[in-house]
Amino acid sequence: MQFSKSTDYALHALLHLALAKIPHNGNGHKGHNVGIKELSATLGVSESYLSKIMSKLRQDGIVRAVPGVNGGYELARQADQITFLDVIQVIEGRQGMFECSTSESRQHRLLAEEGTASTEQESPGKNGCLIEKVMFGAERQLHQYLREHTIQTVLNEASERCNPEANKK
Amino acid sequence: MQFSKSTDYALHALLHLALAKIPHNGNGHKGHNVGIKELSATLGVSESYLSKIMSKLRQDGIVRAVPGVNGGYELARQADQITFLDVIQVIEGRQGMFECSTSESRQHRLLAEEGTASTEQESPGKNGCLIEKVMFGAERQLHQYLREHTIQTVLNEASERCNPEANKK
DNA sequence: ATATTATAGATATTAGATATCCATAATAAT
DNA sequence: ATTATTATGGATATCTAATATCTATAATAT
Repeated sequence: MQFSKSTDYALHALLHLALAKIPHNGNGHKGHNVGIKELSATLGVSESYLSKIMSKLRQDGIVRAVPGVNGGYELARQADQITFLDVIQVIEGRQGMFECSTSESRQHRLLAEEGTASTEQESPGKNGCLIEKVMFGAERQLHQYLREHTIQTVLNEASERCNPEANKK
Repeated sequence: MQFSKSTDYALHALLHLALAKIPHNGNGHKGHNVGIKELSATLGVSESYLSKIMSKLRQDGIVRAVPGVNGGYELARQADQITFLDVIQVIEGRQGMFECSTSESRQHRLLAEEGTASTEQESPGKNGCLIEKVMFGAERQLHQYLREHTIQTVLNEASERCNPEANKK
C-alpha cells in the first residue's frame, strides 16, 4: 500500500515544469521548454527512466512534448487544472485500491441469502461485499482530497514559504 | 497503490469470527472458537497461507488463538474496538503511503534556499518537501476514515441488510 | 498419552517496480 | 535537404514484495 517512486518522480517533474514557466527565476527567458537532461539533473533520476514517465504524462495530456533542437516538455494545462489524482492515476493506473477477492466465497453466499429472502431485484447494488463497501468509501474520501489539490496548490505553498508576509489574509 | 489480498483475507476472517460469536446462527452453540480449517473453507483460501495472516493478527492483539482440540481463533476485543486501520496496518505495515525519494535533489535545495534566507531555525518543519506535505494530508484523511470504521460497522450493515425495517431511523 | 490445532522456519513461485540500452521518429536550425 | 538534437517505443535485465506451500515443532483439551 505505497505509492511508487514513479509517482514521486512525476509530481516533482511537473512541479519543475511549472516553476520553469515563471519568469523571475534564474533562467532569464520565460517559457523555455525543459529537456529530459535538465529534468534528470534536477531530480537526480536517470534520463532513461524519467523518459518513460514523461511519455505516460504526455499520452494522458498532462504535458506536451516537442522533439528536436530546443525541444522538451511543458505543462499542457494550467497548473490548477492538474490535480494530484490526475497524476497518480496516470502512473499507478485506474484500478481500485481494494478488490474483494473472496466474493464467490461461502461467507458472501450466506450473507446474501438472508438479505434477498423475498424480493430478488428490488434493491440493486445491495448484494455487494460489505467490506468492499467500506473500502470504497475510503477510496472516495481519498480521491476527493487528491482532486482538490493541484500543482498550483504546491506553487502557492512555495511562494508563501518564500515570503510569508505577502498573503497576510 | 493497492491493498494486498492478505488485507482482504484478514478483514473477511475477522468478520467471520465476529459472526461466529452471535448465537442465533446455524451453529447452535454460541461462542465456539473458529479453527483454521473452518476459516479456510469459508473464505476459500488455503490453510497454510491464512495461518500466517492469523498469526500476525494474534501478535498484534487483534485475535486470540488457542491450540489443541476445540481450539481456534476468536476476537480479542469487541468488534467496535477493531478498526479497519488496525487491521490494515498489521498486514500492510506502518510505513507511510508516500515517501519523497528526491529530498536531496537540486529542486529541494533551491526551494529551501529561498525559504530560509534570513532565519535558519525559527520555523521548524517548514523545510519538508511540499509535495510530500500534500500527500501526508491525504494519508491523514484516509486514516481518519479508516479509524472511524470497524468490524462492528460491517455487522451493523449486515443486520440492516437482513431486515431493513428494524432500525427505521 | 494422544489426537488436534496453532506456530515458525524454510523455500518456491509469481508479478510488479525499477532501471537501462538501443533503434527509430520527429523537429528545429543551418 | 542535411544535420544535430530530442523524444519515443521496444526489448530486456534486475530486484523486491506478494503469494503460496510444506514441514517440523509447540501447546492444549480430552
